Amino acid sequence: MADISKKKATIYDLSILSGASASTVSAVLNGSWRKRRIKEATAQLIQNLANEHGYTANLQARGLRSSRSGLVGLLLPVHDNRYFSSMAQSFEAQVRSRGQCPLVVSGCRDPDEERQVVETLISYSIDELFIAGATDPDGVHKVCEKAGLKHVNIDLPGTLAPSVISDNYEGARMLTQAIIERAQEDGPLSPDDLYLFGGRNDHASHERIRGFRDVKRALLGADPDVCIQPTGYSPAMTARAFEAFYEGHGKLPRTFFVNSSINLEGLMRFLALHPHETFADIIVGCYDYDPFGSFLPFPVFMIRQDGEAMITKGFAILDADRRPPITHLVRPTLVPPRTALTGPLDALKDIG
Amino acid sequence: MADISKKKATIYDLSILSGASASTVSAVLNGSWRKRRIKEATAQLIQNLANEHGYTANLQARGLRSSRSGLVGLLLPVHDNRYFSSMAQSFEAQVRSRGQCPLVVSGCRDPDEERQVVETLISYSIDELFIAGATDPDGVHKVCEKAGLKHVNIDLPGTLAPSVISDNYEGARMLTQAIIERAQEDGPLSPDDLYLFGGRNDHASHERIRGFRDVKRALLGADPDVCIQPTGYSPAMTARAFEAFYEGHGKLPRTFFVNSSINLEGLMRFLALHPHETFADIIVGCYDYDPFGSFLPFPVFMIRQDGEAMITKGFAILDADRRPPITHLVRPTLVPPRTALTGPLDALKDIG
DNA sequence: CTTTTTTGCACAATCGATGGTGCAATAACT
DNA sequence: AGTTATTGCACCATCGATTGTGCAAAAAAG
Repeated sequence: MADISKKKATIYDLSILSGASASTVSAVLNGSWRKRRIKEATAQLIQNLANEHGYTANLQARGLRSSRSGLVGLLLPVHDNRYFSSMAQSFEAQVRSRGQCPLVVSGCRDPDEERQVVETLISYSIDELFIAGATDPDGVHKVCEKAGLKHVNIDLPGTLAPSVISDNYEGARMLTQAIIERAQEDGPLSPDDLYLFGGRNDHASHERIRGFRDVKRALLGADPDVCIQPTGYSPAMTARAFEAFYEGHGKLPRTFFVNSSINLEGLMRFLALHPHETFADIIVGCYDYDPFGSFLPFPVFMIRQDGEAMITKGFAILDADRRPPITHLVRPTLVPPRTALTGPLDALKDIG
Repeated sequence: MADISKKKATIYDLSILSGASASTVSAVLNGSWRKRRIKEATAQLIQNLANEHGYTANLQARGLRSSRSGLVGLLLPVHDNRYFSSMAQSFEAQVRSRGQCPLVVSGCRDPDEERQVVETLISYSIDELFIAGATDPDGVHKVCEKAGLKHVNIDLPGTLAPSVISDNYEGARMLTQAIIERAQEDGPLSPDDLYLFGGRNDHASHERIRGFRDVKRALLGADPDVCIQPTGYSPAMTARAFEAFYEGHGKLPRTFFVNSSINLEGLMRFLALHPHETFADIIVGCYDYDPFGSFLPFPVFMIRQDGEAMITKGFAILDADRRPPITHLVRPTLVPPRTALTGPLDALKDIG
């Protein structure tokens, strides 16, 4: 309050002001003063001075000394996607409730970038790292390992560190079954009427494709390879795949499974180029939940992955004494069309 | 590579290995070695050793000494929203291209939380701060000021620091005009047919409401107060407002302006509770762009705010010598219904 | 072969906080 | 009163990097 001094107060400043030594000031301000048998009155005095001068600890100095920083990292593939940004939101809340500081960064789905970003985080002595949706979790693991950094994989599993991921197989089964049943309400469905778009060479895609194919085979009797169109995680490539199908067939498949909301954006790009009416009767399943995606002008079944539960589980794992490289599955939920779920935003204060 | 040592190498380790002093090692590794007249051969030797041992600087130590951390902060209201998460994505890219480390955190639209989060960031000696959508920019400003931290407001302006914001008035005018014209295609529009939902007591809302009212009065001749329904930035409250209107009128307004995509989520919650067909003829304007929101089963005009341009402008301001508290406007664009725009994701590598 | 200049580097203080250790002063006992 | 315990705190090394300063050895100049 009172001081207009440009520089922030340090324990040395308070040490002079209070007449106590710097170590006493430090002990008082970091809470270890009872253990160090500082008189209550001394502590009070110092705390008052600290308040008066708006003292806050220099966390770099503390981190340097204690080789802990209070920073917890979350490595994301990308930010601008409801699944990951909502995960970031939950992550922040949980980290802050533990008195630490969240550090959310993206690796842009690039293995080199991922490793480099993690190197940077390590240079800041972060205490723990959540690796979400990493292209190369084991590569990142090695970097962490070398630095002795506790870490856990989220969303995409590694073989070397504990992982918490969606039950992609089960989720894909639920979703596939839901869209098949819905499509069959409009008449019999042939195997050629059911496609899958999106996904690439990662664990999640494999499991989803496996779930899709298993259910499709069981319910429709066949499962031709041509119906699987892996397009990567890119709206542009996905749009191209829809366009290609459309050129070949003059329509879209009656029913299809879209591997993620990013791929669903590819569908939007396709739709933007074609009249609405042509596609009024498609049935879509999307392996991700988006509140607006759920209300598109055709039925969209969605899978909501429980990012919050994954983060919670991740912390539980990091808190445990032993951390074997086991993969934990978190069950996602099927979201029928036209559903508006609540999210982490709803926990915020509503100020009119 | 070769070393299995648990601890990270320091300049002292390299100093011993190379036979040079720690200060020489430091100079070599931070690039200042030419200035310090270190022999090229010595530099080479040390650099090789550094590579061999995977040396990376301890950035906390560097930050402590130089009172610069290489961290650049972005304070966001929330993550899980396309506008802000896409801003985070652009921010990250720009910060990294400048060789610094992005630190994205949310303040949850709570003035106290915002200030406290910034205090934390300051404790990590961040170099610069982007304050986006802060509830209380001037409060945050004072905290920064006291710490001598360069900062700029984004999206919501303050009076004490330079600001870069959307031209909300112009955007609102464009949007209002677009939905009025579109609605009039279906027949004459009375002032009671055009509402505004969402927004609260902040600069952006004021400007948008002003733009809305000005255009409405000009085109429809009147502008009753009852048509303005500020519901805060909360899906739940917005849904309640729609519900209330519906109870009173047995329908929604023919046309309405929704203040943000967060409020648009409130509309989704309302729609989820009512049969689709009832609302097939509404015309909506949303002051925010969302790729799925654009394809809802009724016309949705959207405003895309140029987050990337704002960040760029923000850096330009921070780089300038003088930083008067001027507000810079960035023009948003009107997005007609059924439009899929590209975003920062498209800059990423597409790996199939 | 001196003297001056330049080159190449080592030394040591410093950033702010932490925590082990040691030592007075006071209190609690014989 | 003399001894032992306890209380309350100061001192100092330390974390890893940065940087101003100083001083040999080598090179250039005279």
